[in-house]
Amino acid sequence: MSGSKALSGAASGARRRRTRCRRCQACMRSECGECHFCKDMKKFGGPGRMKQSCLLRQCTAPVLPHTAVCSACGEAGKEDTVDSEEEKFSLCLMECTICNEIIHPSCLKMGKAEGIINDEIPNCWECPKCHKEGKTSKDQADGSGKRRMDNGEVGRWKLTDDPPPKKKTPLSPEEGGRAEGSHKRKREKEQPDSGPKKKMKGGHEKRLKKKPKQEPGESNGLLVSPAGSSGGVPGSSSGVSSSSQSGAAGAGTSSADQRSHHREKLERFKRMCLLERRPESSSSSSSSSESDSESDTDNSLRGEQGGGSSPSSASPVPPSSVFSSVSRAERERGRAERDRRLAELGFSASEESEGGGEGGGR
DNA sequence: AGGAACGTTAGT
DNA sequence: ACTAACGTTCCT
Repeated sequence: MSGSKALSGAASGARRRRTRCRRCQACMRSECGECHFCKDMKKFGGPGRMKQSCLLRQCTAPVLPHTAVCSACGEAGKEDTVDSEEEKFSLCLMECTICNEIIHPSCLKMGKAEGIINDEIPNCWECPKCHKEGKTSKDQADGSGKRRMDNGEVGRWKLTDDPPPKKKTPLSPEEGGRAEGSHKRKREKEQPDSGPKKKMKGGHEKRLKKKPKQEPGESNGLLVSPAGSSGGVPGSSSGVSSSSQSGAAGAGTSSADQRSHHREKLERFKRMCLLERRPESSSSSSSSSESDSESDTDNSLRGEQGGGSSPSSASPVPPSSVFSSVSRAERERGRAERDRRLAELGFSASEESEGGGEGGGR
């Protein structure tokens, strides 16, 4: 079982499925009962084939399962055992969006390597190894066919602030009769007496076939080879790092900024860590409609960074550990993704566009 | 390309 | 063991 898809790309280890954080508003909401997924649920009278969560309950910050452990040391995340942000970062488990490896940054002996931290998803980054090799999430995704989403990894992780508000509701409060059996492709006709079956067992050769799992024979390329990590650390990885800045605002980002960047990075990371295992703040009652921090994770920080750090020229900026944040392109990618999700939910992206308070966007 | 279905994993 | 739901594959 561990073969098929889940492992296909996880050459470096069993890939861990993410689970809901249970803290964001989306996670705390209840099913709308109106979306397609809800309607599919047995509890709402559906066949239960889709097995998806309510559209309004898409977690905004999926976390690593509690069983996740570092592929190097086998330990779980221990970021909450320390106070220092830097330590937290080192002890936190990070999942690489490219090789899917979950590891403690500190277990990678690549102090100078560059890792691209995805500040949109907790414990998510492009590990130094992969980045050094110039890999990108797209490379992998496209290379082997389609492993993940076209975007790399954020398939369902929407970056919106909160679940789609009310807006217009094209959905009728009551389906009044799910007689929409017209365009659905049911390979299996529901039998009135049997009810929904788990598997189609009865002449549905279409989906009946098992997945042709790939040959688990090789896949050593991404192993954590000591040689690779220690020797593969080019002190001047800056060359690669430039990629993150690409040609976007070229002049805007100077190496001098990196220092403050680093700091910012740590701050952000701290937030992520807190987010993940927040001891349930809550304060009592009024936690009903407060804005969840989840979403604006980067927004707020982005805005601050501008004023806080003084880009005074000539900052040595020792490339000790350069962690670039996701490039602008990536960010846009996220936006597009969000739009898509909104559209998916039946909302126009234009309406919700972050044009509102989104200052950092541009 | 998008949507649906499914196997499998994660949490209870 | 059961239920929920994630991630991938297949179909349309």
